Amino acid sequence: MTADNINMLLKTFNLRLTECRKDVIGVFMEQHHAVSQPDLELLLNHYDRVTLYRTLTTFLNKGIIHKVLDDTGLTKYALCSGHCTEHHHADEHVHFKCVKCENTICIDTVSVPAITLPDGFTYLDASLLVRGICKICQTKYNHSPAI
Amino acid sequence: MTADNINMLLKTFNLRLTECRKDVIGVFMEQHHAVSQPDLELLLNHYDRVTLYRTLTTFLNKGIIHKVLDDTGLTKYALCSGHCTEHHHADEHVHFKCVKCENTICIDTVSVPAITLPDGFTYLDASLLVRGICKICQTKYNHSPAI
DNA sequence: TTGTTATTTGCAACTTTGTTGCAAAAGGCG
DNA sequence: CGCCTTTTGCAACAAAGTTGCAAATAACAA
Repeated sequence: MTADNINMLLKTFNLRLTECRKDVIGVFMEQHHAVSQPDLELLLNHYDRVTLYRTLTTFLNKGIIHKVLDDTGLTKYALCSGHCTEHHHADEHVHFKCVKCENTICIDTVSVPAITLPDGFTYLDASLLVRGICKICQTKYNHSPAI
Repeated sequence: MTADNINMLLKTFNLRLTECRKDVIGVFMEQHHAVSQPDLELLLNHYDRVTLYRTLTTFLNKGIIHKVLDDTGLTKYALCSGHCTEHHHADEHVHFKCVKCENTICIDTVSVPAITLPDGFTYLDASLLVRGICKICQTKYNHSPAI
């Protein structure tokens, strides 16, 4: 059952089981694309904006979610795959933004290639955003060729 | 002379030679890191905020500048290297954000590696942000080891 | 040089995104 | 249940970005 998973997850990270946190985790689990604070605000409109921001910040610090850079500059978040710790995000996977549906998803199967920086630069981490057309939109487009 | 270069550039893109545009291009040429609208506002404080936003939008549409994704979510911009057209940005180089000085620079010598997406996904373009410590900060840090 | 016209700028007002302080509410635990 | 700490909601604010419109100005031609 999903509710149990959510409670487990919060317990693991030493977080109190509040309605808001459970609902936010729920949204991340249901949604298969990255979610922004404004997205959350629409989906969970009975919570205060500030509470949602703080919930996101808490989850981010604990390593439950990670930031997903978007070409709009809007900060989005997605669940970490499990290898992240409180201090370091270990999953450097590719993020994909569909230019049709505008959803951004994590592509866990494709990792960020190693980058060789010029001399004098130290590498810490990387974030790769690929833009294109996602599987779902591709299919839709192919099935209705006429405009 | 730089002023001539700027005028040339604007002429090339069929843009009117206004003070604001010339100044904004000037900032991009002097500054060696990506610039945000708030940055411009500080440097060119005699222009209206709105004018600066519109100038950036114009340059972006023409392909004179390109967006630089930043981990803060703040939209930054940098001059295109010359291969960009009005409809497609051809320079897919790496962007580097220094966690010390917080500047983001274009690393033209390192290009974004080819990414193989899962079946059903179409690739359009990519944006790679590497975080770390830049050459300048690295040097500073090494020369003053004691805290 | 001056007049005409389309473009650009500045102003005002507004929307959205994100932050901070504080008192009330709620979770965890004996 | 009752205590204590954490979390929430509210209010107020700060910063980022947008839109409409009238005044200013660049381009160009007479």
